Amino acid sequence: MKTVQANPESEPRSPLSRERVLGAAIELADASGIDSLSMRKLAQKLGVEAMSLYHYFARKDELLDAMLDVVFSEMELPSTGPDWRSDMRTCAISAKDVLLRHSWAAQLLGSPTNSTPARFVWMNAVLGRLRGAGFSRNMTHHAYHALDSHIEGFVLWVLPYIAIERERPEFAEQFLENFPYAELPHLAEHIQEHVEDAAGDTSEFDFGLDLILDGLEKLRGDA
Amino acid sequence: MKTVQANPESEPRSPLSRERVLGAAIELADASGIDSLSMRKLAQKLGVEAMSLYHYFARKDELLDAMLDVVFSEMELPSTGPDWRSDMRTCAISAKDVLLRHSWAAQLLGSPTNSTPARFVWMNAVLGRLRGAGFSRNMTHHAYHALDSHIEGFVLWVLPYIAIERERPEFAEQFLENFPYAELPHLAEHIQEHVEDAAGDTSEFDFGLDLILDGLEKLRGDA
DNA sequence: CGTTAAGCCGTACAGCGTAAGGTTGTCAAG
DNA sequence: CTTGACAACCTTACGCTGTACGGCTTAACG
Repeated sequence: MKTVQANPESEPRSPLSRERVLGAAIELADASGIDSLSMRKLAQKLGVEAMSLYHYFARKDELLDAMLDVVFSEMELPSTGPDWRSDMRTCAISAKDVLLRHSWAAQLLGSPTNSTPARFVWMNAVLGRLRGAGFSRNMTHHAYHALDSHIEGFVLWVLPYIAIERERPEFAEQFLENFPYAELPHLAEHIQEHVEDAAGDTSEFDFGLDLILDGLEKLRGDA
Repeated sequence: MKTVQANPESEPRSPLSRERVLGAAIELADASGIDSLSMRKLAQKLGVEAMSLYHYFARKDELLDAMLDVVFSEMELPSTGPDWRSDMRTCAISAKDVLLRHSWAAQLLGSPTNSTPARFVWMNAVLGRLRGAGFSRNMTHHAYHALDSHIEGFVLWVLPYIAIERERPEFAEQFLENFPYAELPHLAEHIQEHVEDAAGDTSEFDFGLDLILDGLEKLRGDA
């Protein structure tokens, strides 16, 4: 029995760890979507059996929670420059970009989760920046939700379109061919605007964001 | 063999239909969440075997699409009164309420879907109301997305809290007991605001909605 | 009466999360 | 040097999922 080398012929297979499992899970989800992330596939990617993963995460939910936490930790915290508006704008755009980068994250947002410390840190920083800008306790509360809803809502809206474009690129033209322009003229116009947009354009996000920020600034001035 | 009565002793078991399947699926999802909606359970609820459902829906996705379509068909279309702002406000609140009533719908929004005619009708009506209010083509486009993002984002945010409250009512107090108030003071303040809210309060939704509508009205006046 | 089709079901298969217990390799204490 | 504990990993198995495929029962119609 050779004892020194455990697996002389196979690739080294560095030992597992919470971090390695987590990283592989995120890679897999980024590449193939959250529905393709099964414990068995994840284990295979790591050169290991499915049940081995349960040494690091008691349940799959726990893994998903941890994945979501990584996502939130990637979001920029608002800086504390002279202009609260521009600080929040940068922060919100960063959050949106992170959620688009990890397109599975928004789906996880909809199901109850227990532990996402990085999200708490992010929320705390955002709330603190608003308070620091002079918003009252109550106004900060509402401002936060207006911004948060806009971010999550935009991402949730745009994701299906990104997914379809990626998975079935031929779908768009088929859709446009069969579209009942006469019955839904305003929707047709709306879709036309999107067709004219460059891919990856997020002017819709920026517009709504500025609308909210302008409104908040006005309320701040009135108080 | 008795032939006249197929099932003399069991309950009548009226024949299946697309509508009956769809209705039962929505009932089941409303009551137990979308994760509990399996073809087998649904069939059982209808007094039938799982494979029988495939006579009416080729794949489960198709059933889910149809369910989502029902949800959208329940949303009020904007009326065309003298005040576009109040028309849109009522419409947005209705959409939010429908999505909260069918709490599984928001999760379906995040995955690519093919056919939701009722959604198209709703979108067309909203866009038409905005155009009718005097918004330009481009402004209508952006206004729509600002409103839509707010609706979907709010619902996506609030759903996990509703779910946790329903499934594990004891969670809230445990959470508050262990909360690191010192490390996250602003978040603590924010949570406190929520605790003071009455259950089912949606002032956060209304605030953001009015912020957006006010901003849009101002832009409309400027043009 | 024979044919056809609609509606429904039984069986089967691959894949899922994960409970329970078994097998190693490593290392410290006796 | 032995022994026992422990961490890391694996094997097996169970009940669940969506659904492909083919068969059955019944009603309608020529």
